[in-house]
Formats: sequence, structure tokens, C-alpha cells
Amino acid sequence: MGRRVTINDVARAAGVSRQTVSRALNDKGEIDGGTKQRVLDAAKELGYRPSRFARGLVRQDSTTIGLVIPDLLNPFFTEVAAGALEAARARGWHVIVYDTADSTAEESTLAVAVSQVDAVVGYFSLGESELDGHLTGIPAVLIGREHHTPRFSSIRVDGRAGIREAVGHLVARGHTSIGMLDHAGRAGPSPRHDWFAGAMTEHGLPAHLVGNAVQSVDGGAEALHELLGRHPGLTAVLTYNDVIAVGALKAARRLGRIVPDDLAVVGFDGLQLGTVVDPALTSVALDTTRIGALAIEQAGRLLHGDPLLPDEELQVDGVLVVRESA
Amino acid sequence: MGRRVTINDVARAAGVSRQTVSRALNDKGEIDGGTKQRVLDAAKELGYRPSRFARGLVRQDSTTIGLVIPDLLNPFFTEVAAGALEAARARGWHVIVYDTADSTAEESTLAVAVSQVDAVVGYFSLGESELDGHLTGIPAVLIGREHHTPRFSSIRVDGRAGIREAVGHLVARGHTSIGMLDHAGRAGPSPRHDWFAGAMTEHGLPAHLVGNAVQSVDGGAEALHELLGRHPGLTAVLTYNDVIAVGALKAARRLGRIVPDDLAVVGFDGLQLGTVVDPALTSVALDTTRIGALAIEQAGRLLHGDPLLPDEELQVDGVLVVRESA
DNA sequence: TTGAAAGCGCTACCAT
DNA sequence: ATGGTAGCGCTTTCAA
Repeated sequence: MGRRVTINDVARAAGVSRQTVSRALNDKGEIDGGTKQRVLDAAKELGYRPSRFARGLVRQDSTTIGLVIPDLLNPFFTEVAAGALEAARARGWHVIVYDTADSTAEESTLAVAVSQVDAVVGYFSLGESELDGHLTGIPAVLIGREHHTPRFSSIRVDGRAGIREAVGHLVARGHTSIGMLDHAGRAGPSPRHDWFAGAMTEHGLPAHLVGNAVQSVDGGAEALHELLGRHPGLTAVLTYNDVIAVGALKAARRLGRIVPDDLAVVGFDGLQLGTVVDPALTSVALDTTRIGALAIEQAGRLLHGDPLLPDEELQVDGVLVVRESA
Repeated sequence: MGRRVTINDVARAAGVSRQTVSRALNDKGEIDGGTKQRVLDAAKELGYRPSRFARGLVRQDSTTIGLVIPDLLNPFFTEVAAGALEAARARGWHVIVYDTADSTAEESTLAVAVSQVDAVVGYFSLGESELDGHLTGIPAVLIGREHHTPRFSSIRVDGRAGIREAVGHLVARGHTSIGMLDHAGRAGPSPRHDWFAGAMTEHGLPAHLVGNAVQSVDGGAEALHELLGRHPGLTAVLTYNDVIAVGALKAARRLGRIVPDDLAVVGFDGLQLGTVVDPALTSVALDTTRIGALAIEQAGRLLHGDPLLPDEELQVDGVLVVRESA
């Protein structure tokens, strides 16, 4: 491809200096109408486009945030991403989205990302020291995960109260045999499981009816199948998230169990998706838009050295939303 | 916020020239191990981060594509976006995502986008001349829309054969009273409607049983309600897309119509979403991943002046996927 | 109204 | 192995 057209080429073509071209292009005053038109014509003629690098170098504005998510097709991350995009748009910032797909790509993705963004927010599976290594000092906001180094900032998700609500709701409806479809990460049971266990214990109920699901609709279906195989007496089940819950709904249907009569299902996340399925999903809902927005806001503060959002405000709490499945 | 730390500051702190700093940072050889470490330490100490603008200015690599979509939360666009992200990732390119939300934002979004990307792909509602005005010569790929100016490139969606298949499928199952839930844009009936009408005519069937739906689940539900009110005899309905179809499924259920027995529903797009609902959605499926990938590929060719993909390859055809709803 | 000069922060190239 | 010089393409003083 041919050498790029620079402001000098335009200047030469229009017979003016390059400062004058700059004036014409940026709508500064102090320029003769005719000259301006001549310059604009020349620019168009040559197909001139200002270099964003050169421009960015001198006008030190323009903020770009890297949003790292494991899977855009997972509706939870889609919602968070939408929230982040909206918050960024309101500020005139740009968001580069990186889908790490399988987590093996995370390291190389980060390496690429770091070169083009001012700050990074999102979901990472790497440990903090590895992260720190790849991030070369860029401000970073971790979502849904505690940080232990002052190096990072994070948005916490607290589902304790919401899950307690959910268990209370089920108990009030007479359920005593309540299970959970957890999503076991590398570190064993999830916090959501712990919240579940805590709530169950409060009610004097056993919390050992637990299955593990892969994070997908099919994963949820399979897991419910398996759990019900082990514990046929189960009448209600909480799930790690809505995607898994939708799978559970599907499996229940195949097994001939009517939801919520034969089996109550409570999801987690409160996604739009839950309103689409039948029966509509009861779920411990998170304000996904707010999660994305908080991450952007905090990244901005980190970036500009503004006072950070205090811990309390960096927390998003789950709230039980009762629909039809429980 | 304080002045930014430059390579010169690091050089001074480490007591070397800035070229040496550059060498250390970029892992070039030709540098003493000790010096390198000293530089790296100084850089870390000062919190130095290279300016992406300065770096981009001199190393003229790094490609950034702007992806413009009307609504990331609409699962169709999510899938296309995921396809585009993946294709870009494979090339080491960056994708800035712009969600135009309400189309009123499109113009300002474009203005912002243009300053930070090398090419733009996606869905635009602006006319070609307005687009051209905002795009300042940037390569652009329009998805799902014909272009009439050589200025643009576009990815076409052809659902003619797929919709013909769908109608054939319905007719073979004995349906004769087949309607459509269209999504009327500003320009009247959609191409999808025309394909529907064409297929119906081929079968000697009337194609006037048409309703209009807003692009949302609720919009689809409402529209089916309305259409069925006008034409209670309807036994099958095609929809503009899957999102509307899911709404139709919901409305049918509320109206006590069993799908597919009392009412067959055929969507368009073939989204993942269709496998989640019950009954699973029969749909004229598009390869959404390919749409996104094609847009990226073509943008790259435009960018580098490579021979463009020929028209035939820029087309994505709908294919009937029979699941449960028809 | 226009132009000359300086400089944004970095890397490439040539010396040393 | 290290430093000097030049220059990427643009905008911003400051003069004229």
C-alpha cells in the first residue's frame, strides 16, 4: 500500500503551509474562507486522513479503556459489557473489547491490549502477580473478584443477602430439600456456594446436595440431570448463574418435572434471558449495567489520579427477583 | 494529575540515554544485562508507561477497527460482534465497539469513532452521503445493507432461499394460512418480507397477513397478539427475526395456543437464543460468526489496498434450521 | 490571515 | 554496548 498522505502533502497541493492546513481541518478561525475551501478540497482530493497517533501525541486527550471478558456470548458478560460501553460513551471514551475466549489466550491478549489502552477493566483468571507483570503499570479494575494487592482495584459482587432471601423464599414455600448447581472454579466451591451453605445452615437445613455445572446451558442441563440422579427427592435448586439455570429448566422439562411445581429453580444474575424462558426465571439479580459502569468510573479515577470510589460503593448486591420458576 | 513520565525521565534516573531505555524496554539485544536491569528498575520505580501515540507514530503497525452496532444487548448483534472480535483477534487487531443505542447517537458516535480507528464496520442507519461526510475517507463496510456508492463495501444477507425453504416446510405440513411479523423500517416492508411474499406467491398463497413488530421480545409478543386479533385463522407465522419470534412464542403461550400444534412459528437469524426457549425455535439461520468475520476481512483489504473479496463471497445465505416450533 | 519554529514521546539508523 | 541525530505527523506558540 502506498505511502500515507500527510498534512505536508495537502499543504503542498493547496500551496499553503501545513499549519494552515491544520487550521482548515480543525475549524479554527483565523483563516480566509477561500483558503480554507482550497485546503479542504485538496485534502479530499488526496484522500488525506490525519494520523490519530500524531494527533494524540500532541493533544493529550482521548481515553481508551480495554474491556477484557471471557466470553461475549455469555449473556452475563454481554450485559456487563453493554453497561461499560454506555458509561464510556457518556464520557466520550473508547472501549476496546477483548474476548479471551478460552483462558489460554488471556496472556497474549493482555500483551496486545496493554499497548493500546490507558486502563484495563474486566474479568481475569491470572493471578495478581502475573497480571501485574503483563499490565506494565496500567490501571486495572478487576470485576467480581477480590484483590489483595493495592496495585488493583475491584468491583465486588455480594450475593449473600440475595441468596438468603432466595432460600427464605423457598423455605416459606415448604421446600426443605434444596440443592445447588455450583460452578466450581480451580479454587473449589464458589462464594455463591458458600452463601448458599450459610443460608441453609441458618434454616437448619443440610447444604450438601450440590452438583457442579460447566458454564453453559448444556452444562446446566447435564448437571441437573446428574444431581437429580443422585438426589431424586430434591424439590428446589439454586444455580450458580442464570445460564446454568436455563439449562436446568430444560433438563427438568425433559425429565418430566414441572417447574415450579415439581422442582423450583432459582438462578443468579437476573439476566434479561430469564424473562424469555418459560417459566420465567426467578433469580438473585445483579445490576449488570451498574457493574460495567462502576468499572469504567473507577478506571477513570485511577487514570486521572482522582479520589477512588470507596469500597462500599464498589459493591453490587444481589436482590431476589421472583418470577415464575420458584 | 501530574505530568506524564516520559522515556527521558527514565533515562535520566537510570543515568543512560533514552535510546538505551528503549532497548531495555523493547527487549532488543545489544544491551548490557546490568544496564538493562537498572533501566527496568528505574522505569518501574517511576511508574513509566510508554505513550501508545508516540510508539504508534513511529512504528506504523497496529490496526484498530471500529465496530458500530445499534444494540449490543440484541443477541443478533452480540453474535456478529463476537464473530468480528474473533476474526480481529486472530489478526492481532483491536476492535473498538460503539453501541449507537438510539440511532440519534449515530452521528456523534461516528465523529468520535473516526478519530480513533483505521476502518469502520457495522450497521448504520444514516444515508450514504451523510455517512461519507462523517467518515472522512475511512474505509467502511456496511453489514446487511446494499451500498450504491463505490465508496463503500458491504456484506449482504440473502434469505430468499431460506425463507422459501421455510414456507415450503410449512406448506408441506399443511399450513395455508401463513402470516408474517415484519419489522418495518423507514423504507416500508423489509427485504425479508419481500422474500416471504415471493415464496408465498410461488405456492399460490396470499401474503397479506402481515403485522409489524418493534425489534424486541415484547414487540414480537404485542405484534402477534395484534395480528392474531385481525386474523384468528392464522396457523403459522414467520418473523423478521428470532427476537421477535421469541416474543411471538410468549404471546402464543399466553393466548393458549400450543406451538407448533396450534401455531407454527419460524424465526430468522438462527440465534443461540432459539435453542434456549421452549419449544426450540425453528429458524432461517444465518452464520453470524461469518458475518462478523467477513466484515473484518474486507475492512482489512480495504485498509491495505489488497484485492477485495468478490461480491459472491460477501454474501451470507439463510438456511432453514428445523427445531421444534414449526 | 499566514508561516516558521518548536516539540509532543518514541524508535531507527548511524556513529562511536 | 551505548549515545547522537533524525524524524514519525501533527498542533501550538510566536512572529510577521
